[in-house]
Parts: sequence; structure tokens; C-alpha cells
Amino acid sequence: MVSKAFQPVPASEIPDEISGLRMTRQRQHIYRILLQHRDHPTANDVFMRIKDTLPNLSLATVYTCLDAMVKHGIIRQVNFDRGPSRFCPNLAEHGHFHDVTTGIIHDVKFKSGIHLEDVLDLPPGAIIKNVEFTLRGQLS
Amino acid sequence: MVSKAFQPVPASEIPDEISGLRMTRQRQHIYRILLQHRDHPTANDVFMRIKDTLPNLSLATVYTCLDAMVKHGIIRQVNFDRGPSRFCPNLAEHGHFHDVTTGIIHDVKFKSGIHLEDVLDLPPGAIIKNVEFTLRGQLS
DNA sequence: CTGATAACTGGAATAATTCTTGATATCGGC
DNA sequence: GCCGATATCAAGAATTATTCCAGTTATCAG
Repeated sequence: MVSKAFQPVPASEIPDEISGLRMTRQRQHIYRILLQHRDHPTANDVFMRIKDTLPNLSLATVYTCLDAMVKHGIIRQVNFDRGPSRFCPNLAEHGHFHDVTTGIIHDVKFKSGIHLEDVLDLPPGAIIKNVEFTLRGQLS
Repeated sequence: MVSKAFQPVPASEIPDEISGLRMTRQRQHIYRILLQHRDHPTANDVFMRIKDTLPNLSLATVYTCLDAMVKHGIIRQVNFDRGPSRFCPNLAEHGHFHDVTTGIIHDVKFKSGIHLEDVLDLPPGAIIKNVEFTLRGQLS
């Protein structure tokens, strides 16, 4: 059984606007790709996957569209070390487990009821706007 | 009072070898800079700070020396978003709080007794080799 | 001292991303 | 529907951080 949780917006019907960002044809296609293949693709991966359906899409446009969607909180940008940025439409607070043997990236959530202040020694007065964490390892 | 914890190795007497890595003159200078200014400098920052004392040090050498020390577990490499890599000699497991108003980076540790597996929903069978986390925000 | 190996230098090369300039598309008002 | 204002896009050049390469220098073992 395939979980519906991974298709919150049917790929075929993406609205004309999301969180104040006009969803142009290019942006709709890009967003659709992110919703369909949730494997944290790079900008170039996205570009390659769209090329056939939008032959004169520019890689620069993929970059600016992804950036616009990140700025509007529609998708998230994830960086592993110095590698190329990757993108995912999973907006829930989560981090990533990078399986070094397969290269697959799994989303990782906090256990329910866990809050950062409870587990970290934060500088006094710290107001956290954004959290990112990455684990590297392998599945036994 | 200045904490001694921040100067585990007196900057003036760095051994000829650390964890199996021969500490050449260049590596000693680079390591000394990291111990003295614990502000998470980039490779280029390190280069600029050493130029006066080692005028014909190459930036490429700074990169390879930093990399060698990272590989030998002498220092840690830290990446924030897509910015240049930063380096720190604090080997204890820790993450970073990036104050977006001042740009200052603070080390953040887990509260004692807290382990990742306790707070994260890891994929079953995950063996974690390495953890990295970054918080962004500001001090009130 | 001498050859073998590791490290270093300076410049060229690379990869990801951003910038720039001109062309297109879209929207609100008429 | 037309028109100007604005947003978006395309293509290629430029930028930035980093790595590679080829030749030189330093260090170590015998």
C-alpha cells in the first residue's frame, strides 16, 4: 500500500498561486516533480526530469523557481556537506539521515513531545527560527 | 575569567605529530590559528591570518592541510547552508547556533545524558556515524 | 649522502550557483 | 481587447569555493 501522506497535493492539479507566489507553468512543473519523486533531487536532477516536457526550460530558471519556492515556504532546501543543494516538499520540521552505503536520504522527525530546549544547552536568550540536522551512517 | 577549556594545547607548543599526522610547519601554523581564534574561520580566513608569518604559503596548501586534519580527526569541518566550509578544533560532539543578526556562531552541546536515539525517530537499524545540527535565530 | 616518499606552491580547472541582458508573459485599468 | 507596468524566463557569462596538476622542496630510512 502506498501512503497518501506522500501526495498531499495531487500532482496534476497544482493551484495558480501558493502562499502568495504565482505558480507559473515552470514552477508548477518543478513543484510537481518534487511531489512525485521524493528523493531529494538537486536542481540539476529536477532540470533533467523536466527537459522532455518543457524543452526550452533553462537551468537558471530551475534555480530561480526553486529559490522562489523556498523563500515562500513552499519547499525546503537541504544541504549535505558541500554537495549540491537538494530540495523537498516536506515542510514538517525534520532532518535527514544519509545512508552512506546506498546514498539514499531518509527524512527523520523528532519523537513526539520533544522540544529543542529540552535536549540542547542553548545560549541564554536564544530564539530559534530554524533547525537543521543531518545524520550520516548506514542501515544494518 | 578566561576559560582554560578553550586552549587545550598551548598555541606555542604544537607537537610534531597528532593522531598519526605529521604536523609540518604549515599545519602547525594553521592549527595554531584555529586554537587561538575560535570563531569558525573559513579556509580563506585562515589563509589571510597566516600570510604575514608564512608569506609564501599557498591557499591550496591551507585547503589540503585543513582536509588532512579533518581526515585525521584533529579538527572539524562545519558547513552552513551553501557558505564556505568553516573549521573548528572543538572535537566534542556539538552543533552550532548561528546568530543571524551578529553572524556569530556559538557551539551548542546536548544536555548531559541526552542521546540522539532518545529524541529522534530513526529508521529501524540505523547506525549513526556522524551527527550535525545547526540552529539559526537570534539572541533576545 | 641518497633515493623514496610526502608535502608544498602557483596556476589552471571544475562544479554549483548567481548575475546580466534581452525577450516573454501576465495583470490591472481603460 | 489593448496598453503599459511588472514579473518571469532564457541563455550565456561571471563568480565563488574548492580541487587538480605539474614541478619543486622537505623529510625520512638506510
